[in-house]
Amino acid sequence: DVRPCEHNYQANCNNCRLGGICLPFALESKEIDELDSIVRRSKPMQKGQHVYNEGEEFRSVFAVRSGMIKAYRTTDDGREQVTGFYYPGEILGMDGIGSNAHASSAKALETSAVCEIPFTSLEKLSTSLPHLQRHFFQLMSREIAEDQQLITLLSKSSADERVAAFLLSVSARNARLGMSSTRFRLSMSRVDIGNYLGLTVETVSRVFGRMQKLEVLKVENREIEILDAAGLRKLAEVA
Amino acid sequence: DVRPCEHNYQANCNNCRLGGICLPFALESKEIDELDSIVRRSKPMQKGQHVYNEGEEFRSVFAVRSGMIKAYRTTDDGREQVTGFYYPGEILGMDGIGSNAHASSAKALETSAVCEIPFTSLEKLSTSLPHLQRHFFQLMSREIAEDQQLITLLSKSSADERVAAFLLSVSARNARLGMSSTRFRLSMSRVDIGNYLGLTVETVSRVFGRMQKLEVLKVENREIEILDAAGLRKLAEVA
DNA sequence: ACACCTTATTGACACAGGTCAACGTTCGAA
DNA sequence: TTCGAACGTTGACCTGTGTCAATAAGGTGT
Repeated sequence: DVRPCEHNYQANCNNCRLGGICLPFALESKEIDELDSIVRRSKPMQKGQHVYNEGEEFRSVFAVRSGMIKAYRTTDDGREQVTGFYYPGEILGMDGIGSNAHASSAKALETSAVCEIPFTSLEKLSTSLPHLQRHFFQLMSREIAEDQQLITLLSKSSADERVAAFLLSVSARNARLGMSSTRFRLSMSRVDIGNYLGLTVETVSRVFGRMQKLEVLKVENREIEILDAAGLRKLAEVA
Repeated sequence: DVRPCEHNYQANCNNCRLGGICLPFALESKEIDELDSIVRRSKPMQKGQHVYNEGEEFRSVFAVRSGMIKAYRTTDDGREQVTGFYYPGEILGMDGIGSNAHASSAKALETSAVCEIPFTSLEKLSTSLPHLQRHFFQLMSREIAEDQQLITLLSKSSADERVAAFLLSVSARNARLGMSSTRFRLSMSRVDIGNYLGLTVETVSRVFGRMQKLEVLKVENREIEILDAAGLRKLAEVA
C-alpha cells in the first residue's frame, strides 16, 4: 500500500505546497477534500524506478509532487523516444486512458514523489464536481497543444532552435515553481535531451558549446546559467 | 444558423451512417438523442473554407461527417505546420479547450460537412451521462497518443519510413470507413504531406518515385494503389 | 583514495535530405 | 477549348547532422 507514512511531506491536497500549480482551479476547499480522498500519495521513488510501464493496464494518472519524471516509448525496433519531462505539479499518464493501457513508460530521473489518482474514482468524482471535470478536460487539451508544439519544433527547426526552445521551457517551468529562471540544474542527461529533441548527444553537446561561445549560456555539466535570455529567445525563433 | 436544411444528409446522430465510428460507445438510444439535441449540423463546406482559425475563441469541437479537414498552426516566423488530417468520424478542435482559444486552424481540403458540438453543452451533458464523459476522455487521450506517435516518427525515422507510415495510416482509416484499403485518392497535396511529415515536397515526390520503382506502390497523381502492403509495412519499420 | 563505469566533449568524415532551378502536368475558370 | 496558375517531378549541388572514434571528466561504490 502507498498511504502516507510517518515522514509525511504533504498529508493532503489542501496543504500541498504545489496546490495552485497542480490543480490551479476554482475548487472549493470542500471539493478539494473530496479530491484528496481519492488521491494516493506514494512513498519517494528512487532514481530509475518506474511509475508505470508501456503496455501495463491503465488504472491511474499521476501528479508529480517532487523530483522529475521522464516519459518515453520504445519503438518496434527497440529504439527509445522520450515524449516528455514532467516537473512537480504536472500530470502524467493521460495517454493511457484511450486504450486502457499505458502508451508510454515513465521513470524517475532523480528521487521523486508522485501522487496516484485512480482514474475510475476521478471519473466518478468528475460527474459530481463540474469544476473537476472541466479541469481535466483542460489538462488533457493542454497536453495535446504542447505535443503539437513539439511536433512543430521537430518538423521545422534546426538543432539550435530546438535546444534553445527546450532551455526556455525548462526555465519557465523552474520559474513557475518559484525557483530561478536563469540558473538551474538539468536532471536529464544529454542523451535524454537529444532523444527528446530528435538530435544526437554529440549535436546537443556542440550546440551547448556554440551557445557558450556566443555568451548566451554558461554550461558546467548539468548546471546551466542563462546569461542572455533575450539572445536565447532569438535563437529559438530564427535559424 | 446551421440547422439541417432540405437536402438533409443525416438528420440526427441516431441514423448517421458514421454512428459506430464517430461515437462508438455504449450510449443508449435515448442518450444518443440527448447528444443529438446539442449537435449542430452545418451545411456543406467548400474546399478551402475554414472550420475555425487559430486564436479564435474556443466554443465547440467538431466531428467530420464527410470530406476531409486539415489542421495546422502558423509559427511565429510565418511558416505553417500541418498537425493532422481528419477523416469522417474523427473529432477536431480539442486542442482549444485548455486555453479557451483554438491552438490551430482547420480548413476543408475538399467539400466537407462537419457537426458542431458546443463544448459547454457537451460538458454539461457529460456530467449526467458518464458514458459520454468517458468517451470524451478517451478521445482526447487517443489524440495525445497519436501525437506522440507522430513525435516519434518525426524524431527517429527516415523519409521513407515517414511516408510509408503515413500511407498505412491513410489506408487503415479508409478501411475503417468501409472503403478500399489498397486503392484510394489522397485529398491532400504533396506540400501538405511533406509539411505534416517534416519533409519537403521534393523529398515526398522522390520517395513516391522510389516506392513505385520497388513495385510497392502505384502512384498516379493523387490516386494511390498499394501493391505490396507487407513491403510497405516493412518500409515503415526498418530504414 | 582508488578503480570502474557512465556521461560528456571534440574532431574528421559521410550522407540524407534540403535548396535551387527547370520543366511538365493537371485543373478550374472563362 | 484555351489559358494561367497551382501542383508535381526530376536533376545537380550543398549543408546540417549523424556516425564513428578517441579522449576527458564526473559520479559511485568499496
